[in-house]
Amino acid sequence: MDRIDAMRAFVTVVNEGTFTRAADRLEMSPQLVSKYVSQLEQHLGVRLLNRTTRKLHLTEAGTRYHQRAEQVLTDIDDLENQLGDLQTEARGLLRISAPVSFAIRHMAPLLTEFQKAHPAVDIDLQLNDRKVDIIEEGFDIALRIGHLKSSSLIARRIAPVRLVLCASPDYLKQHGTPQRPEDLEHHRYLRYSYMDQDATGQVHRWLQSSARQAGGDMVSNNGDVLVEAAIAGAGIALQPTFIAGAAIRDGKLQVILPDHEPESMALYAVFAHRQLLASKVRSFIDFLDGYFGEPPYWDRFE
Amino acid sequence: MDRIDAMRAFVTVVNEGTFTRAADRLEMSPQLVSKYVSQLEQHLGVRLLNRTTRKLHLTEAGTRYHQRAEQVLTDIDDLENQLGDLQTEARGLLRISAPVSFAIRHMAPLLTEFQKAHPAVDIDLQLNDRKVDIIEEGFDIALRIGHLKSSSLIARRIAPVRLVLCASPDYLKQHGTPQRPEDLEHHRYLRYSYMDQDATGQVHRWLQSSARQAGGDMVSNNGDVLVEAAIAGAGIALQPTFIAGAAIRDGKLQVILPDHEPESMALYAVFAHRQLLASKVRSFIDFLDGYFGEPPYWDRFE
DNA sequence: GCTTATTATCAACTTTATGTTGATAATCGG
DNA sequence: CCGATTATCAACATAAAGTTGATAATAAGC
Repeated sequence: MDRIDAMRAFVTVVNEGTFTRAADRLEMSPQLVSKYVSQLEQHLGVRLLNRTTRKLHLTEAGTRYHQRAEQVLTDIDDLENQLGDLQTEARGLLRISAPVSFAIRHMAPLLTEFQKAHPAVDIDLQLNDRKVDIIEEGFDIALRIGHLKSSSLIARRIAPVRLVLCASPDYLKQHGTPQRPEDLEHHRYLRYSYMDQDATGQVHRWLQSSARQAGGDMVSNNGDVLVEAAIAGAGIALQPTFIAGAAIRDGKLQVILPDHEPESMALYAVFAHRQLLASKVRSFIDFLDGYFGEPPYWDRFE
Repeated sequence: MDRIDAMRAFVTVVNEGTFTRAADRLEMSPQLVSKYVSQLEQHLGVRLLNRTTRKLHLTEAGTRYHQRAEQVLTDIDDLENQLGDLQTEARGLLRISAPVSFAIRHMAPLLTEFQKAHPAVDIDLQLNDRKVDIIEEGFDIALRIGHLKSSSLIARRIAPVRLVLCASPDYLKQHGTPQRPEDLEHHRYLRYSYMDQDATGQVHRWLQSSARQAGGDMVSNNGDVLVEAAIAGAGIALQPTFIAGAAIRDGKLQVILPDHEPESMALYAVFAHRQLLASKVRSFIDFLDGYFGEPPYWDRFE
């Protein structure tokens, strides 16, 4: 016996006045209503209704139980409806973790548009380049760049992330433009701290090679700084196009060794579960999907 | 799935922090707790908990659901306990003290009917005309006749008790029918031992007057004996109608001085006041109330 | 006053759900 | 990296749910 259904049966019988009408309203058989009420009485150890075949009379216990049970039932209805709304209409606080440089350049218009489409959703955007534990830290979604390792999380690919080698025209005029990966040995490298250590490809190999002899390298955990340094002529940077693209299009940077471009990575949206996903999360993922285009607008610099 | 149990499972998991501890507390298997929570989520269409094998985290929906569900559960507990303590089905031994003559004539059908309505109640009926101490002697209810003195006990008026003066037609033919209270002076009085000493009214005054000169009075502590004596022509009795009524209706007794009938007394049910009246007691009092009618059936002799 | 219609409940039965057990995958501490 | 702990899955025997048809009891209609 589902006690809630039993309570509902009893309350309906009292309100409707007969078992049969209550059964109609509840869309079940009168026998079942009778059974529910009996079981409820047995469970409580109290007779709630004095029934003759023709008329029903509440006992004192029944009277007391009725009013409070009705209250409890509407509480439960409210409770479930509240969650129903939560599920169908996107609402609530959406907590997002995103990479710093990407978010600074490309998240603002997206979020603005998203909030326009879903006004009931509040957004908390935390910028962070380390790999957050979204469950532990209570995030709904994390945006991540890279090649994903397997995990219990679900990842949706949002956009490709191209990495390009680039430097300022002035720098290249002064130090020469590398024609082969080996030429990188003699250049200054503006290095990103979190760059995948296991990256493959000739370019990576030369850039991380201990054979390099240039000196004057620069390291940062922020791509913007490195790109700005490259524009100022500090050396060669290996950075994603979503950072460097605009500078390249404006002629402030020049792409080097385009034929040796490293394997493309991707931007992923990572979240906890596939089933019973809060609609604020689902809506946001759907919104992300395809938002940047393929190729994304920041890759249109050539 | 019992939704109440499912809610309880979820709330307990949240409060205890792990499925296993919740299962311990609820005295069921962790698998079942897991199943309940899953089914609750499915029923609601929302994910309530983000679970890794090691830690649990409430979702936003889970947070909202938790606090309100906890409230609902305590409401239900209160509701059921209230009924459990207060209104359990009438059962147990009901100890009743009652006046001898009244009980012999009028209690049997009442008790039979009551037991039919409350089969779980056993009855111990003690007949006694002295004033028992119901608390000291462990009675649940005492029936008493008279004008009640104040006490710490609760008294419920059950029926009026009329007293009538009566004698047999033969006696009256022989000794004459009194027309005024003073005429009682010369008649034989069949006296009830426990008759209130402080009774007022002309009839009482004359009956108890030391001026009486008839001689041959009879005293008993049992009204039935006195009424039988009156029928046999032994004298005049002052007895309640619930004893004499039938004889009067049958013409074996005749009412004397009907215009001087003493002030009516009453039958009371007396019981100890408690906050939580055992339902067997409450049921019996409710049952008594109105059972004999107003006027009671034994008064229909005229 | 007898019949008919309506009512609640009972009984038997089929279908569905429940709660157990043992097994599995995932994670954290050492 | 391993053992301990955790949540969950899968399969099974058991219990309950909910159906249908039957029965007893009452109120209204003729």
